[in-house]
This record gives sequence, C-alpha cells and structure tokens, in this order.
Amino acid sequence: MSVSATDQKQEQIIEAALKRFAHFGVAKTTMSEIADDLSLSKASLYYYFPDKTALVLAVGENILSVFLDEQSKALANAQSFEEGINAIIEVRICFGRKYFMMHIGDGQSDVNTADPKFKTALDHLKQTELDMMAAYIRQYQKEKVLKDVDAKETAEVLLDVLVGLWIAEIHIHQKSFVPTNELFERIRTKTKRMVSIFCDGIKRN
Amino acid sequence: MSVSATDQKQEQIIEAALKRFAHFGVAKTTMSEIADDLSLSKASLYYYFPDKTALVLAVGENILSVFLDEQSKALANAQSFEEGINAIIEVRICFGRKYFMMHIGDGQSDVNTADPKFKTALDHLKQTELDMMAAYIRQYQKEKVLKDVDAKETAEVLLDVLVGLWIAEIHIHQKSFVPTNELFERIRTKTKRMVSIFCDGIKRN
DNA sequence: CTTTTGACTAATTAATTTAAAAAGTCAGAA
DNA sequence: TTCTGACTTTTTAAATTAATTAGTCAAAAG
Repeated sequence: MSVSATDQKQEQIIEAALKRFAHFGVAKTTMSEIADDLSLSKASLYYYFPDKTALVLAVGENILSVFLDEQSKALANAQSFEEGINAIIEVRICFGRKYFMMHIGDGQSDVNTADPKFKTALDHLKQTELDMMAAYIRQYQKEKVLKDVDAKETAEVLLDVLVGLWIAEIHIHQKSFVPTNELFERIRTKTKRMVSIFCDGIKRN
Repeated sequence: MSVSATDQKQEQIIEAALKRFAHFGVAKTTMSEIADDLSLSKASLYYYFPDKTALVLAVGENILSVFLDEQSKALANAQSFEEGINAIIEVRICFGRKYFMMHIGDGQSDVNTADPKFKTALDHLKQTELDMMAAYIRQYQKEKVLKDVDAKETAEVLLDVLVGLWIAEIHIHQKSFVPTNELFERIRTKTKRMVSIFCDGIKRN
C-alpha cells in the first residue's frame, strides 16, 4: 500500500516538531512556530493533529521506535555479551544527548504528560526493552557463557540500574537546564564500571 | 569537660526541630513552632542559633552522624561480606523512611540548601561512606573472599548504584508527597537483587 | 471532496500587585 | 547570661490583570 498524501504531511509535521522539541523542549515550542516552520497556518496543523498532545505523542512514539530499533541492532551486532551491553549503553547516551530537552519542563508543561497514552507508550518501551534484554541473556545462557540465573529478573535489575545511574547523575549534578558534556561522560564512566562488575556477576566461572 | 548549659539547650532545640522537620519537612516548619514546642520565645531560639539555616544544618549533621554510625556498626557486626552490604541497605532504608520528609520541598524551600555548608556536610558523608565501604572491601580481599579489584573504585560504583536505584524509584513512582510503604519495598527488592549479582561479580570463584 | 486559511474564542501562562506569614532584630526585663 | 515582647525586613502566598497560546469554525482554494 502506498503512503497517502495525508500520512506524508503528517510525517513532515512530526519532523518539524521534532526539531523544535529536541532543541527547545515541548513546553517552549508553540503550534504556531511549528506551522510557520512549514509555511503553514496553525489551523492546518489542527487538521492533521487534533491537539498538541497528539502531536507530542506522535513525535515521542517516533523517537521511541528508533530508540528500540537501534538498541536491538546494537545487541544483534555484538561479538560478545559484554560488548552488546556496552553498545546499548552508547545508544542510550546518544539518545539522551539528542532528546534530553524534550523531557525538560515536566513540572510546568503545557502538555499533559500524565495522559494515560504517554504512560502506555513508556510502558511499552520498558516492556520491549525488558523482553529484548531477557532474550539476549538467554541467548548467552544457551551458549553457556552466562550462569542460569532468571533471565527476566536479571534483565530487570540491569535496566533498573541503568536508569538509576542516569537519573541520579542528572538529579545530583544538574544545575543548569542545558546538560553539559561532562554530565554524559560521568554517566558513561559510572555505567561502564557497573556493567563490568555486573557481567562478571552473571558470567560462568 | 562537662556539657555546658548552653550545649544542653542547643541539644533540646535540635531535638524539637528534628521532630518537626522529620514530620512536616523543613519548609513547613516555622521557627515560632519550634519555639512554642519548647515553651520558648522565638527570640530565644535566635539566641542559640543565628538563623534557621544554622539550625537545619545542626539537625542535619546530627542525623548524618548517626546514619554513618549505624552503617559502620552494620558492617562491623556482619558475618559475611554480603550480609554486611545487606545490613547497610536496611539501615539506609530505615533512615529513608524516617527522614524522607526533610528532603521534600527542595524546590521552594525557605532555607538555602545551596549554601556551601550543606554541600560540605554531604560531601563529608559521601567521602566517609566511600572510605568505609572501601575498607570493608579490602578487609574481605585480605581474607581472599573478594577479587583484587580496585577497592575504592568498586566502593564508588556500589554506592552510586545504591543511590541511583533509590532516586530513580522516587522519581518514577512518587506521585504524592508522603512516601508509601510500597515505595520502600520496591527499593529494597531491587537493591537486594542488584547486590546479589554485584557481590557475585567481585567474589573469587 | 480534501485541504487550507484568517479571524475568532477559550484556556493557560506570565507579570503585577496586594496581603499574609515567617524570618530576623533589639532594647530592655528576669 | 538568658530570655522576651514588640518591632522591622524579607519571603511566600493570594488575587488581579495582561499576554500568550491552544484550539475552533465558517468560508475560501484547489
């Protein structure tokens, strides 16, 4: 089936919105600005998306889909268990750099991030990551590289710790709104150290 | 040297302030309330403490000192490496429950938490915890229980992860201002799972 | 019939002012 | 030396107003 003109236009809008969101954040981006970027009237935007929340959601789902894809590829191309985990970390840091601003302004945002649709999208992300990681662990268990620990539970712990180091670093060392290079470097260093020990913990002797 | 009357009074004030701070948080506690609790005038409080920040700092240092002490004891009484780590986790959760509210209201607090004195106190806490943990690791390295990994670096990673799991859980699952029981249970579960793998990672085969 | 728009209203957010509360001071009493 | 009531100053909260932005719609354009 061919892509309809409407779908194409929607994609253009998402692309334009993404640029603004990534740079200024959702709250600091108005629908008029996005429309202007496309030499369109604001009313036209509302022809393609019922409201701002829907647009933000579409942009978010777009990002998450690529995010999952790249993580999946990172694991698939790895030559060893630990290499795969480290590759995933690089993907995550790369996305963190690119889309950090999107998350900023949660507190006084104009778009309702408490909307169940956002929760659903994030739940789906988390679940998919979990399945992906659990499958990856099982793969290396079959090859007798890893101990026969519970794959799902282990994947859960690993992802929890990955998120934990990330959020803690932001929470503690983040003063300004724009993230510094050192922030991401610290996250990378701490995460890799942790992963090294973690992998030793589940590898067969 | 004996304890002066002034020191004694200061201790009473700290004790009364602690009760309010732990329950309502620093921002929601007024100097007048603390004074009233002690059947004292507000002006008298200011005789013993130059300003609210000084009082908060004194209370904080009090808590941190006990916190460090209990963690130290937990390690000292442990019968095995992992038991010590798990005991420390219990101490941390216990303190988290007790003093969670103190930290609430960072954003619109009336007391200047950016004051370098607070930073110093927290830096000292972190450094002492680090030294304590590194020494604990070295102890079990001598007994050939643990691998000869870099003790300081390993201690750093472990503490980072402990903090990370804690902050992430609060950041993600905390809606209301008063923390729920389940919050702490989740932190405990996740942390213990992680610790189990982590210990396996640094234990000798 | 699909897409676009300018001109509109409704809802949010930001800025300004005003009122209340809490921090902090001080002369003098106990 | 320790304590207090009455005071001033500073901060925070509430209320008001102004400005911006989200969202609508009838009608035009293709």
